[in-house]
Amino acid sequence: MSAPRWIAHLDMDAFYASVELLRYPELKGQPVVIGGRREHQPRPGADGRLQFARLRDYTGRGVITTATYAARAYGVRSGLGLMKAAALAPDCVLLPVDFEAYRAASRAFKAAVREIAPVIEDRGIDEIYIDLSELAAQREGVAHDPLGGLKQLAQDIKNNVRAATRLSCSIGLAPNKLLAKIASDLDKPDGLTLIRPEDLTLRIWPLPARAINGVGPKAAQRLEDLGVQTIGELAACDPAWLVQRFGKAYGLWLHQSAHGLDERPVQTHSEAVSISHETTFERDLHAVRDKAELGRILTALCEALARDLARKGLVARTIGIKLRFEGFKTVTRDQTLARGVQELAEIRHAAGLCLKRVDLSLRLRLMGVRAAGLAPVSSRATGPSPELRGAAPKPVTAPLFEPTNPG
DNA sequence: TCTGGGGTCCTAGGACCC
DNA sequence: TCTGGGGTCCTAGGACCC
Repeated sequence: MSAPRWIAHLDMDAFYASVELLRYPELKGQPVVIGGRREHQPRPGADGRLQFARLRDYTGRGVITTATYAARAYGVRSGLGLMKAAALAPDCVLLPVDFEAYRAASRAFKAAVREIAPVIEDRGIDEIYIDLSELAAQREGVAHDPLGGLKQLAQDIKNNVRAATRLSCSIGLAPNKLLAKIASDLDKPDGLTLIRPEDLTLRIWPLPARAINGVGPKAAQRLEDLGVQTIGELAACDPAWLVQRFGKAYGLWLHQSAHGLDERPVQTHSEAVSISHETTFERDLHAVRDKAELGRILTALCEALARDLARKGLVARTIGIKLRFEGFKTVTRDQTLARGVQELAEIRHAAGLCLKRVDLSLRLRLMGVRAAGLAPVSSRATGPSPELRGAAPKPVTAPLFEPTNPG
């Protein structure tokens, strides 16, 4: 008989902000948000002390990436527009984002976890799943606490992360990823929460359905409209009723999740599906009046993409663009090529073809480029060209950045 | 002066092939 | 010429996550 499965979800506490506090310990305990640009870098003032930018100084379209717990007390949280946040907490310190620093801290905390528990699934810069099943089986508990060994293992991981990075994290322990993820959020920051199968009804069912990873704002609203607020209420729903309203796959998944069931393994390897770069403009740009600037921006985005592909030794068979217009309507266009590409000129050409297929009468607030159908350079995939297969949309001949009638 | 940037996965429809 | 099922590839959009 195999040992019971024990999965940990480890989530770094207010990660970007905590990394910044290591640099600026004088900000400890203060409301701080991360999301500024280079110009918001702290500078020494006349008295030689660092002067920090405040939220009230900000103008632009940025959002908060992370807020310290002190800042959250004012109602500002990640995703909130910085201008809106400034209205709530004008004196809150604003720091620019420094992804290089966060990536370095990310590598450091993951290495610290690996020293103790090597079976790790990467879930982005500040969180991971860890399969502790085997290690937990080796660490016997004691009579009065059969799971003592497991909890000590998780505590050892937290200690090692703190020793390596001076940062705190919260860990959820549960029989699967779904419950571990929920558990890690139950006691933040610096928490350690164990959820056993028998804890489901008391600790999980009272939570809002939105607490399930995979139930977003839309699904949560639809559930609420149907009178379902909590995970417990969701668990009580007839699966057929859920399937009727949410489709087969999602309806069944909702039902399983509400009952705490999740068999997904911890995936220690994954390959990139796509790479993209996008930018939101400081002001909305017009396809005709700002044609030159848009052209330069598109080229710069393609350059960044080409650099990434080269660095990773990949070619892309599909190049796509993303445009967001004033009013936030977003469109995408893809172009699959006869062979994988990596060079700037080829990427830029494909992006230009995509652009010609979009009605550009509205002003633009965002432009992005994306590479998909990725393969190692060595194995340049080839296939029938979409033109020959008749799958390509009708080419439209129109100059870049001039309004065209779609179709 | 609403709403970043980098991702994954799913659905649905059309073209095409057998 | 019509009907049709299954499978793949491609595109576009949307939900969701960090």
